[in-house]
Amino acid sequence: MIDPKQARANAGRLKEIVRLRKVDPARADVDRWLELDARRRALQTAIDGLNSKKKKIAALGKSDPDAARQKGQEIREKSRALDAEASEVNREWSALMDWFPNFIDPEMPEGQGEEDNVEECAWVPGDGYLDSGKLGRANRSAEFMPPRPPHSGDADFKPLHYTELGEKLGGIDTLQGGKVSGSRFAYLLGDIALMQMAIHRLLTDELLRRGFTPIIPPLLVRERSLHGTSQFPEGRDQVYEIKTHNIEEPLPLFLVGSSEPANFSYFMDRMLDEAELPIRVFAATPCFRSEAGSWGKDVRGIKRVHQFDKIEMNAVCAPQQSADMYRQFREVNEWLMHQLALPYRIVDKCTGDAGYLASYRQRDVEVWMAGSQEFMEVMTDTNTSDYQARRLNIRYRGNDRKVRHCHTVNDTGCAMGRMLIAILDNYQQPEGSVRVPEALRPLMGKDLLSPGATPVP
RNA sequence: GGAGAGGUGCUAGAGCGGUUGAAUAGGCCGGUCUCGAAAACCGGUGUGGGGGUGACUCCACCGUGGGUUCGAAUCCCACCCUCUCCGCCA
Repeated sequence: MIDPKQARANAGRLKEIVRLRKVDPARADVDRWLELDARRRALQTAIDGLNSKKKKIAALGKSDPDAARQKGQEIREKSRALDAEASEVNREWSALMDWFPNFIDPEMPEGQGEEDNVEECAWVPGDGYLDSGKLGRANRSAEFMPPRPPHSGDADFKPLHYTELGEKLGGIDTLQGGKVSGSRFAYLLGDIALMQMAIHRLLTDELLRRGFTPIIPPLLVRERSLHGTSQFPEGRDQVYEIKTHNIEEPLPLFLVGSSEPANFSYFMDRMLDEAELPIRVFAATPCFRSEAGSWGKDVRGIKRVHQFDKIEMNAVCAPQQSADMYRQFREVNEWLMHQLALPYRIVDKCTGDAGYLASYRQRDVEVWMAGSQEFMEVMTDTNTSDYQARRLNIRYRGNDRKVRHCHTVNDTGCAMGRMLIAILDNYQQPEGSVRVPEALRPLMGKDLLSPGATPVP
């Protein structure tokens, strides 16, 4: 949530952001909220006054209980009515606030949708970064990206779609996955599974070198965690609610779509010390997504699935540190892309495409699929300023002894399934085999994946 | 599955119907002392909301939400959480 005082003081700007971020103005109704906010404060003043009287009557009760009883009962009637109205006003006040987007970085590009995202940079293995003149909006850089898989030598061949490669190699089984769990589920086996483990190892070793703390969070969480990071209310239909929750309690539980809510919730309701900030953690967990609304989109293969593994990087920091965390995370992202020698670009997300309500600034890392000649999103780096920290009540005591809300920054370390796809696509060879990226060879103990190497029974 | 105990401030821990925002101790901050430090002693030390230019003032908060009462940290109800013992289990 944003600071109510800021919302009050900058209502005009807030309305503009609601429009820019394309939030439903009926849900994020700023004018209605302002009315309620004024009413809310008036009620608070009235209730405070009444409470003050109550206290005096209670004190009177010590010497003259009968007189106090008389007066006190009258006041109780009044205060019941006020309390009832206050709780109704508060409910609507918070419901509207739930839909208020974060204030955005003044530098965030304006735009309607992904076609207006601005390319920050693009990188090609062997050639390095593209000149800034080759960058722009939309897919400006695409024509300068490799026209064919860059790790296939000079051989001339027609690249295969990764799903075909997967079939040939035999390590991605969506058929049996579908039989067992339904569409958008898969088994990974043999070399493909091994490759995922190798990427996992490569990145976690680096994160440890960089001083991140590993964390293994619960994957079933309560509503508050998901609301706290702003997956709720807007993304509620993307989340699995399990039907058989803990037998001891009636509260619903949800499967996380990213470890982010569970990780940040570790700091929920805590008072941290400025000296211990920033705190940077990473988690490697499965993620679950209902993919409601994406009917027919990417149904083949494992690009868009209900369950995938992801390494997630999260930082809880002081406000003046968040810009640096946002930059550091991008560095890790680029480090991995360089290690895997995959062509990619980074886009600065525009107002119309900047993800969930919490975003203050957001960028995507998109790998270039040289085989199929398109970009695919593999990482998202988001600075949410104090939006999530307010909802989760994560604060710190500054060196000046003042209490403030922390900032939170999150980024995908590596979305495993998609990274595998990117490697298959970019490292494919004429005969349907796939070279192993150099950085993964020592970890896998092999440098080539050959068709039929993992026969599926 | 069975039996019990408990959740109070940064921490430990009193209080169990009436100036209790909360004893006491520790921690932390400031001071005295010291060449400096330790020890000792003195003083201070919560968060959120409302109002006033301001010294200041009012309200809320003792796991959460309701209830009883003139008055609740203290009584009642529901929920959440933690712990101990037996059983079961990876």
